[in-house]
Amino acid sequence: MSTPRSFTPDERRTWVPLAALLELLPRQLDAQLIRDEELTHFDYFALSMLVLEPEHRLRMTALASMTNATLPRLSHVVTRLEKRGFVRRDPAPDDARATDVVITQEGRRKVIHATPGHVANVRHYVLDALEPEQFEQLRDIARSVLARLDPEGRMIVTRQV
Amino acid sequence: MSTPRSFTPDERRTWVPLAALLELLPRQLDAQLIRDEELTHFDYFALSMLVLEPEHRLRMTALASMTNATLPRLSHVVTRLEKRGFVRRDPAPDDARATDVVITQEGRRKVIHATPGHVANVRHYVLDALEPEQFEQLRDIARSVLARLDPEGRMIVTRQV
DNA sequence: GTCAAATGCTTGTAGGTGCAAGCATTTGAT
DNA sequence: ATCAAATGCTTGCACCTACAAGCATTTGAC
Repeated sequence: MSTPRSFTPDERRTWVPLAALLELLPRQLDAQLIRDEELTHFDYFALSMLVLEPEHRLRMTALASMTNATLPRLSHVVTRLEKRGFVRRDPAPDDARATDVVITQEGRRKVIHATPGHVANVRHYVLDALEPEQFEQLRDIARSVLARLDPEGRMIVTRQV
Repeated sequence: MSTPRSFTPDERRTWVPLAALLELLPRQLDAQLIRDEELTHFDYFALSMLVLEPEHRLRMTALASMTNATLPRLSHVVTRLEKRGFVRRDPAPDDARATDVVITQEGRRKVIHATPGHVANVRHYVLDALEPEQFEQLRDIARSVLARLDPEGRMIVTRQV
């Protein structure tokens, strides 16, 4: 019994709904935040990581890890957020190659303003749809898949959460 | 006890890994297919829907539903696939407004050629990471969320799978 | 101390997606 | 029969992301 070269019906029943989710959920997340706050979900997530830092700052590489982004992508995003006054770049004190991203007062205000709507959106479309036991199930499933997508655990979430 | 305006720690433990998955998994799906076949995952999925049709054809609207795409997006994708000879547009016989997309012989060959690598990729990063009981858990979770994202069930997968 | 390799980041470019606007056809109410 | 509304699709543009290439600094082997 070798593994078939195409999906089995059982695999398909699991994979197709997940693939649908991968299309629809990011779209909904972006749509709400862009409509209400002119932020992409990635923008919001990056800003919220910065807010959670005690010093309100993170090295580019660290922020890229926490947001699961490539460095070029983060660099472009930071450039745009910088132009809007939500963050600024600051040379890292201990390494002349490195750059810290610092969230500004205005950036913090923006996150605080955007949070309730975004959280309500995630609850409405995801969390409230789940039974209590499904929270843990989803967590375990996501973590298992992430462990494969990021075997070295470079993306912080794999380790931390 | 009102619901907090920010995520609770428990919510965060579920949501953050899922959000990470939404970033990393589509990237991996596209990367493999683009590298090996010069197809996006969306291209592949659309072509594979067409292959599964008895007549190898679908109305634009129907294909958009099955692929969870907006119509403009599908239209752009079909234009590109058409230029590469994988599909062609055919006026719908029964409605002069409508267009059928037909997969060509070459398109079918392309899907057949691309399938083993793509399926292996999905197995490696997703399906093989799951325990048997997690298949059903993931299916149920995905379907619950999809039911919210698409309440009218316009996206075929919500109904059919 | 020297220099090749590794690290940290930026920039340019090509390509895909969302939204708004637009056109043609069909439907349905009258 | 008429015509406004709905339907089916396309196009243009603005925006975002991936990848490759490049520059500066640091590390580590010698």
